Amino acid sequence: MVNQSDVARLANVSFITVSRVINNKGNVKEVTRKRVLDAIEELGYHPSSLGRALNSNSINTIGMHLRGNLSNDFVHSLLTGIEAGCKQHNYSLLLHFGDESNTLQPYFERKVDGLIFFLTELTTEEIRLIEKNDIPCVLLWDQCESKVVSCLFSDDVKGGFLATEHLITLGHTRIAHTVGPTDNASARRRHQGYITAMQSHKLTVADDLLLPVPHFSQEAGRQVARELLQRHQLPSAVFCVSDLIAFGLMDALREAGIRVPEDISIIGYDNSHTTAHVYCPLTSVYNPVKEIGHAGAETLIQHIHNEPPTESNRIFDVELIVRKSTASP
Amino acid sequence: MVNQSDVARLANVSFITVSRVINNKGNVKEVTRKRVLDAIEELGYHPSSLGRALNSNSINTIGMHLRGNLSNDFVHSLLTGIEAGCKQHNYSLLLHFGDESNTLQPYFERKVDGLIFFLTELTTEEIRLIEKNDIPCVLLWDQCESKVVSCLFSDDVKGGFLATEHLITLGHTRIAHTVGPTDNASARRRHQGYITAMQSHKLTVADDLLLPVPHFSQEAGRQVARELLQRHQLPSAVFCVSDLIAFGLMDALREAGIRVPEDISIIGYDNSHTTAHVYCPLTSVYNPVKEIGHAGAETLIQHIHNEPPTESNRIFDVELIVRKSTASP
DNA sequence: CTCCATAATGTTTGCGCAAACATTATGGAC
DNA sequence: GTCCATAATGTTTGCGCAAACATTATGGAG
Repeated sequence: MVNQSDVARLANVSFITVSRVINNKGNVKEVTRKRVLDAIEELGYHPSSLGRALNSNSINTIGMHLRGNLSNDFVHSLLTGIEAGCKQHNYSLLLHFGDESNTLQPYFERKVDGLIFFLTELTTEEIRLIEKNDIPCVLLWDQCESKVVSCLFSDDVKGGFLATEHLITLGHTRIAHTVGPTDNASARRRHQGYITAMQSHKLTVADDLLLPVPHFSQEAGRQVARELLQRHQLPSAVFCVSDLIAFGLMDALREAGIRVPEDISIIGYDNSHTTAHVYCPLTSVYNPVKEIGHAGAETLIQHIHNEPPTESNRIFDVELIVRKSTASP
Repeated sequence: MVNQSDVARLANVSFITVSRVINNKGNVKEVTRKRVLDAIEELGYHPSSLGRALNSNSINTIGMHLRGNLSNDFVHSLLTGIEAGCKQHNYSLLLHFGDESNTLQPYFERKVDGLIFFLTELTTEEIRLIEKNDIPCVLLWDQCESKVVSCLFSDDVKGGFLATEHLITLGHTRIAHTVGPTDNASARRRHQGYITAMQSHKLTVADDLLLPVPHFSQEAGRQVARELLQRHQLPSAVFCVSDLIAFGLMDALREAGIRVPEDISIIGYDNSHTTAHVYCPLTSVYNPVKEIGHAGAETLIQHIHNEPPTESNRIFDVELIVRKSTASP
């Protein structure tokens, strides 16, 4: 492995001069600088962030943990945003997958500067470790009581409210809601928004309007459709907790000869990339996923640089995007 | 930051004894070991892989570069496989995104032990750097002339052949093919399989049977449908270069009142998770994506351990999965 | 009770880098 | 030419760890 000393030898200087050239610190004569740069080029030298990290106690790397399924627009947008934030500040991402808990070990060993989690609750054990090791941490799309963890999420309550109110304004009264995965905080907040909207318009939420879904997937949406099709009366509208579920539902209903939006209105959530490119363009709630990813990375890096952010919870605004899948009953 | 010496002080031993306990090397009296372990627990000590790496010249980390869109089953399966291989050998993944070239710098700086690329061609500059730095590297789903890079991919030629022959056997003669992104090696190989099958059955491949697609997406499939619907005669079958394209095509054709498989047969590629869960379950070619991811990680780690794999190119078998979207014309 | 093999523990060293401090050039004022 | 401020470069040190080597216990054979 080529190190500073090898470069120094070739350039006929001391290794600290090489260090100065690389970090642009201190004074180096132009001709010396050039000699050093040439030597670096010739040897293909790359400064080792390991040695540097040993000094500075920072390796410019953020640990990220992924759980669950990645194969949807949501995760793609989120990762894109996070990566953009990291790149801006020259940070790298150290990635692990897996649903087991107690997975913080590799991050601590590699001395990452911070941790970023999303779509997951932190176990109390994890929180304990994070606090004990005093490592900056942000959590996206969930909440957590610990003061050391910053939480960023969008205003799902408002989103659920807007979606439901939109349907009410169109004249719907029998509005169903796919009640999302129970372990998902966003889903719970959307549900709350739905309830609030219904109640504020004096609409009763009968039990048969609440359709449980186990996860955010097309299959779950199709399952809901099968369930609905067995009834003698359909709701006139369904507020789906995610676009994927709406797609599955819409698809399965169409097979059964039920038209959207003529027979039933459907509204999704996330405004994912494909909403506009399907049979019936889906009314949805815009969820600033990429922005939250970006802001999450930036917040974390602020933490790392000891600039504690002003607020520990940051809520991002959402917006209703009306397309073709909703109409008056 | 807590280090070995802190633990040693608390346990009233020398720090090398701590090292021995951690690495299970050499002899340590049971009572001493316990004292050390207690001290580790009490201080929340995590051995730093940085210091270790400085010695051993290995940080147990693999660099991975992602380009393009992640939001499909393919990438999910691949990542799952790669992560599984890494976890087995206690390696971590250092991740970067982005389509720019010349992005190897952060990997070299962080002294990753190896590199893994997929769905991308390596530029000659990248190959030069990889060879110069003598860093183990595997490439998934593409090929590269460099001897230092191992390539793993599935037998796309066979896949294209099987798909096309299946349609021919059903009695189709006017079989179209969506000619995949031109910069994608798999797509080129599938195209070749298609051509071979057509020719070996003495079927001519008219120009209007080749439908270019810019990328693997549902929109691209819908675009193909729009193009086809303007013609006075449809092909009797389409071999799509990916499931996503098949989904988009099928969806758009259905809107236009064209039935699958009665009016037109459609076959996809990848056998992605959703193939079985759509309106018309899609005949597809099983692509051992997860397996290749896993094998890729394992091959790379073999390289790293200086056990050069026997072959530099490894080709994985594929399989035709017949469902409902194909039938006799 | 001595001896000594081996178990148990300790000391020194160097990995690549940069901070802190130390030294040597350079060139302008007089 | 002399002086000296400052530019330019060099030396020492320590970050956390483990290999290599060094030392000190321990306990069983005789």
